Amino acid sequence: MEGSFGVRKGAWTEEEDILLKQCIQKYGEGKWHLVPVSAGLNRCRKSCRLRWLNYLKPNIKRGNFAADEVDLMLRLHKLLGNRWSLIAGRLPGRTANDVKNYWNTHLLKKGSSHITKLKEKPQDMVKVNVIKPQPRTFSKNLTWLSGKPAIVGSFKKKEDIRDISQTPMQSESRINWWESLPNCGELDERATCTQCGRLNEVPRETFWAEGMVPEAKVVGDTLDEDVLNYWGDSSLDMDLWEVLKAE
DNA sequence: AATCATTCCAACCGCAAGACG
DNA sequence: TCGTCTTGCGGTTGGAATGAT
Repeated sequence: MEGSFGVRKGAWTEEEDILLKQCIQKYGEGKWHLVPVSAGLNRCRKSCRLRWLNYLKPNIKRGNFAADEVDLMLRLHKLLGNRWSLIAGRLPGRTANDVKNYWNTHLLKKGSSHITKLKEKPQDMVKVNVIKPQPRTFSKNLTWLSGKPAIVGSFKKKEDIRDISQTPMQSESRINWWESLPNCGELDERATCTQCGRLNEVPRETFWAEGMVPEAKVVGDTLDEDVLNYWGDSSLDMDLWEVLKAE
């Protein structure tokens, strides 16, 4: 199982997984070119990255896709095509590889009739409550309520402070989304990881999962350095909004 | 029980894009 | 501007597990 340069290939062993986990926990994600050496692994960096992203990373959801996940996948694929990473970004806990595999094995091969059938909403499915993503920026200022994050002055209905943990959502897919923040160590009130000091952006997909979309927190009346470019590819999100709104 | 077919998913490969000097 | 390096993505493959005969 060795490549042309003596780099190991194929299935990962438990020992390799442990070494990779320890390395990521110590140095964080990124800098994949340094990972094989740092971890003491005889693997190429791509293999390390893939193993982490698709298998070892915390919060990866295992098991079958729920009906609402499949439904959302279908609608997103209708909009985005085979842009698996974007689709996976809105399915919390699912990787692009998971989505791609599921699509190719369960949906694509079973033909359009199966897809049509899946598109019909089960009666017990909870409709996702999506708010139109008007603004394109999101403040890094988070306020913490009872150990849970809240967003200050950020929602369409003008609540000054909204406790996101109270957002109603599907019982099956309910997650404490703040627990899956990047570098999810203890977060201080500015959403900065107290372990590594890195600013934590709130992943946009958590809001889609919650059925909530944050509006901008504008500092003063202008967008200054205190405001993160949250929505990034805004045209994409507006397109997505149109699709979801049509449901 | 043995063999063959199918399913499923982890992993690999090649390419494109971005970062950087 | 160009070349190199690194990362991330989508397509594809390999093989273990499972099912059918």
